[in-house]
Amino acid sequence: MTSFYFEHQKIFLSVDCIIFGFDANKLKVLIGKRQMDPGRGEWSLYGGFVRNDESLDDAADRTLYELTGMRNVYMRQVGAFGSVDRDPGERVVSVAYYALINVKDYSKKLLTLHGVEWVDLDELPQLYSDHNEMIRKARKLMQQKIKTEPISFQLLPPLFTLTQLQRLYEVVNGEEVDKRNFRKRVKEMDFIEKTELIDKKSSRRGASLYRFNKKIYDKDSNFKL
Amino acid sequence: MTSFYFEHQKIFLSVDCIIFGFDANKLKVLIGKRQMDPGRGEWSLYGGFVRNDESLDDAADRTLYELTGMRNVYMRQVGAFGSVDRDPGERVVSVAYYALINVKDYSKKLLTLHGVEWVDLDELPQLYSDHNEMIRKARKLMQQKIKTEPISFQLLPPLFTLTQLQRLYEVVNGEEVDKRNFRKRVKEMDFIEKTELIDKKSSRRGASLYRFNKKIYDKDSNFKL
DNA sequence: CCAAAAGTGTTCCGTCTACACCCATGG
DNA sequence: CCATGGGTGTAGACGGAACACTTTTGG
Repeated sequence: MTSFYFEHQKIFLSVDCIIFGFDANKLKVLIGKRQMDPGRGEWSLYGGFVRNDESLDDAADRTLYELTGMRNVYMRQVGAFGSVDRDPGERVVSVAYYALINVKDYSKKLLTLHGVEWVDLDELPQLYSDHNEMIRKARKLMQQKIKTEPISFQLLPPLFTLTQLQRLYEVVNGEEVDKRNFRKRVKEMDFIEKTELIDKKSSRRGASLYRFNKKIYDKDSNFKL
Repeated sequence: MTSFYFEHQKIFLSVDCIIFGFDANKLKVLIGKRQMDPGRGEWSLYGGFVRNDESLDDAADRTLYELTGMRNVYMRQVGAFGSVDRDPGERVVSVAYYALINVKDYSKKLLTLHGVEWVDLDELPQLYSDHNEMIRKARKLMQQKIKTEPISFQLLPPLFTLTQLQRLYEVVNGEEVDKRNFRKRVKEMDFIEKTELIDKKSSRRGASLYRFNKKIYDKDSNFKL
């Protein structure tokens, strides 16, 4: 049975994680300087090799966990990147994943521990290998998704103000949004619930805090922002 | 330098081709019965292993060429499929690609030569491994793309009638379209050119043949159908 | 002469967009 | 008392959807 495979070649397989965050009204991505060869010192995504006994999705989850200590994070595959020379050392095909996390959940200790930092998506340096391309593609996919699926809440704290939500959409889509029209649309989605709580940090007057109610969403899933 | 890689495992990598065609007002896909183990006799996509000296895209192009003899075909990556047990023989990660071809360009000899046939997308049998899932995902991607990019013409002959084009959109989107509204939209896209030629096969009266003009499209690329 | 597909405009309705002012509070 | 962000409604424009009849011609 294995004779069918025998004549073929095996290849190194890795995963790379594009970890998006939203902070100070900017979209950010976690990158660090490579601490190993090849490419030591270059800016790079965080990644890891795929093991023989784990699926690609599991490898991505494990890699994200190593870096962030988080589980059950929203992650989606971006695609496989397979130029012959993409890795300067060996032939390595890499499958990219993007993850959405709430920056506040990421401890500063981990930043220094792994030598990574949040960098503004619009001010990215040149990255190792094809990582810039991976990020571009991930961003495009995320932009599409965020219009019709409630993934924005993954980037926000559990309780958020409508202005925060609006700013998020503004930076993702790269254009300003009319406040009244935006709130009108939000009001039609019952799964974006107003709570009794008020956020006093963002303004003198205070802003109502909202939350995403998944139970309601699962019954009536039409989302459009 | 290679010590960094040494401890990691290499994995078999394959590509699988989802070849879409449009015929008799139906969307079709090319599948065949496997002529090798594992899975001999099961319905399957056509695929092949990735070589160490070719990119993923090149491997997909080569595999498609083996099957169809065609080059420069519209192909896009669907994604990487990497469950541990997806291949019953060995650990194999596969990258799926979808291709759009004009059924008329595919000779009947090749069908029998490779033991493949055109099967209606809505009447697919159970396929080998995760191939049904690959096709589902490919179809979804293609559905999205065809709304905003002029890929429909890859599925049609160089000269086509507006009714053909409309039927194609109807089967892709799974719903009927109003003829007058459809033609109004077509008329606004200058790169869908009316020719002097008339197709007499499809009707007594005869229908004007149109063609896609890429040069004009490249200057003014807004497509919406 | 009739069946079968080609071809052609207008009206209506709902959705999206533009737009400006008052409120509450901390300092 | 004023600067700052929070919060609210309406009218007009635009684009999409609905809709029916005439034409041509092979058999």
